[in-house]
Amino acid sequence: MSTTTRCQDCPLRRLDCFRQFSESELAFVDRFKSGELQVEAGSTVLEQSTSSTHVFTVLKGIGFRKKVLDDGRQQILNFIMPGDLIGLQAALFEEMEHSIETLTDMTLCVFQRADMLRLFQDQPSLGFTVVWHASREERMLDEHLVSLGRRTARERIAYTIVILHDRALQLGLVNGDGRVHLPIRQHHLADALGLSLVHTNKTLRGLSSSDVMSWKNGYLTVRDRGTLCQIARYDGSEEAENPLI
Amino acid sequence: MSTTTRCQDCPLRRLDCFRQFSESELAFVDRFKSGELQVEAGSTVLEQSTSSTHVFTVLKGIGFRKKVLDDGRQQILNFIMPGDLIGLQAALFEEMEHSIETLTDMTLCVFQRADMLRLFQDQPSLGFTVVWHASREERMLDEHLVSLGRRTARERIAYTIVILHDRALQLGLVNGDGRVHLPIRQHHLADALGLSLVHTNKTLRGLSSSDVMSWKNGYLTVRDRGTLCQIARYDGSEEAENPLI
DNA sequence: CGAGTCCTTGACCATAATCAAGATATGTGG
DNA sequence: CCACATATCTTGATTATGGTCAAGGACTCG
Repeated sequence: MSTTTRCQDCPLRRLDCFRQFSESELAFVDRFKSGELQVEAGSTVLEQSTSSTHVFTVLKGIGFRKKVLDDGRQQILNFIMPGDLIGLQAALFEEMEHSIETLTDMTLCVFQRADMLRLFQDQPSLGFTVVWHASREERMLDEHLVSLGRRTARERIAYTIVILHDRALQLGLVNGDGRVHLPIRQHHLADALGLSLVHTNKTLRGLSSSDVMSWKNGYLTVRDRGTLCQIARYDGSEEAENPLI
Repeated sequence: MSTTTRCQDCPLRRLDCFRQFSESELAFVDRFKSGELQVEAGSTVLEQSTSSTHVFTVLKGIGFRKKVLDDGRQQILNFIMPGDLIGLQAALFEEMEHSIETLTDMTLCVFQRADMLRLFQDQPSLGFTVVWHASREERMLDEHLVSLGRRTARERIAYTIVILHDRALQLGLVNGDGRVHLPIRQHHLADALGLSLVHTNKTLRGLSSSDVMSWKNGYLTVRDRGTLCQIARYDGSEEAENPLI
């Protein structure tokens, strides 16, 4: 295993979208961190119906959370990007009710579930930050629920593209032309949006033709964010800063 | 305003589904609680796009969280029952991204947003409990997302009925015949499930005819939970105990 | 009794699912 | 380098789930 990144040197902290931590917070997190996990693209980090004694934060790479029904139907709940906190459910409940899979190679910072209470005791402000993360994820799920419940296929796709692109932008993953490497396949998109693969493809085709965006060979380009937001009926105001753990 | 309930005397604490608190936790919460809010059935507690300086817990009554799109389409995100913690987003972000409305008269315990950090500092175990609540709500949203994305109308309705009934059962709101007062109208169900009112009605009719359940005049009766779970493709294991705040 | 809310049902329509097949890549072993 | 296999994307034809429109019934309440 390669040498691990010290939290004080975490490259994510340099990004504008993460708040500055105090010395004591940083020192605590660095001690709290018990290692790093390298995971290959296309593998399962956490499995539905199993339990786990770890909590992770994403240092690098992207993935997604999903649930499967016993007859095989599956639903992607949300996509996971650097800075995200994952596996909190595993730390609080007996059993995971979702799986986590990777889309690219990922690097995860590993924390022990057993240390969580100590985090709350020793660094209340970090405890608060954990709630912040849980609450932000809930907001994303809320909006996703609106998509699945009330948006048409075209609107859903436009919304999801805006969200993914915005997050990538915040993280500095987008180049000057609005292009970002996102190896999300059409079947992933279909599973996230509650659509069939075929209909996802046709709708995506429709959006691409109007030249507001393109998504080819794992590269997403957004050319006209405003129009996409309009199509999606999404008010699209930008996010404030995130407290990284 | 009527006299408020002291946390030490909270009727919810007597229920099996809530964990016992220590003396010091109870004393803290009681001081933390700044009052009680009585809200009539059919009113709005928190409004989308506004901000709020309060967090609430539900002492009595039921309601729901919803989001509206600017063209009027609306989506109910989840139903709210006694013991739930609400308005956490308002405490952490500038603006609410959802509204909260009541279905029955409700009594809410009021806490000041500004006191939240103190809660984390003085009572880390309660801070942990806040995360627990956020995480449990996330789980419910996850499963709801599976419903909207991958379940048919019939499955969705069966699932929702099981969930609502289970929660009511835990809270001791169900009488011996499996009957509970739930003044959720068909249009609420439709808005929660991403269905039209008409189709909700027809599907509900279909389920009622098979005698596993009935929902009339605001009273829901579940006669055969197992069959409903099967219809819903829901594994339906029961919940463990909840830490009330 | 009229007005409002909620529930119910039938007829028709549309969005998206399913089925089927082919096109484009990419990679592998011979 | 080719033959073959696999994954991904694309498109057309057909079907079905659920939406929309319209209207009437049941009940409550002032």
